[in-house]
Amino acid sequence: MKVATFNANSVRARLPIIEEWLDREKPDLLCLQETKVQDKDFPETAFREKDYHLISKGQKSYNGVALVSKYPLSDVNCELYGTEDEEARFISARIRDLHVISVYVPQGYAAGTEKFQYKLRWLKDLLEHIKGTYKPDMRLLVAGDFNVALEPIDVYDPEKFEGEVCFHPEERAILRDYLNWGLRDLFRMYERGDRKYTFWDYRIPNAVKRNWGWRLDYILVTEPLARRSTGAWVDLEPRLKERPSDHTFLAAQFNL
DNA sequence: ATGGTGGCACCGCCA
Repeated sequence: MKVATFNANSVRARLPIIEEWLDREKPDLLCLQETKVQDKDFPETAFREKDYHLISKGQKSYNGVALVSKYPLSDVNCELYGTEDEEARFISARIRDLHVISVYVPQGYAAGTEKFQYKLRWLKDLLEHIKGTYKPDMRLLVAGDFNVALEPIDVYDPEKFEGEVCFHPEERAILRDYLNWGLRDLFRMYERGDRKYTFWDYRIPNAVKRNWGWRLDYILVTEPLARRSTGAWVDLEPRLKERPSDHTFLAAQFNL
């Protein structure tokens, strides 16, 4: 079973890239973030024509998450807080005995701001939800854009960004709590080297060429899944396309 | 160089 996660920065603008990637890699599950589209306008036929099941939780302009699966999705939950008008950042479902969540964690703007406090709150609330809903011995996969670089090797200039948003000790401590509960950082399990990223800021000229990136996207899995995994990798090929996202695909393979 | 990217929705906001 192949699983991937991708912050699309608009599923409509990135549809050619996503379709090509599905055709080439044929994943069983793709977790999407920043779809930036209301459910009624989601380009679902493109996915259904390729025999994928699709569930999405969108809103106008911002955020938006989705699950694209070769197998039927059940027990769908689109609400972290159980409120209909919450930001579209969370979607969970079950594929047979596999529990999956696609998340788009708030970016946080800048340390010390209200938006940053909201990010910390949201990260803690997601972990509490996970603790209250699953057990570490279940098959659980949490994938998405966490907007946090966990370790110094996860950002291109850790000294420069120490204490800044997306590399702040408080965010990293919360993400570490996810691992302490029983989730494994699957990419880091297979790749110990540095300068491997999933995000490059559009606003920095030649960020990709200089590899001034961040690893903000994760596939977190419980131990039973980690044991059955055979690899995890960043796919840079979609970065070479026309109009790429500022993120790229992170993928993993399992013996399932 | 008072800029420089990109998406969406609207004439600004968010990343």
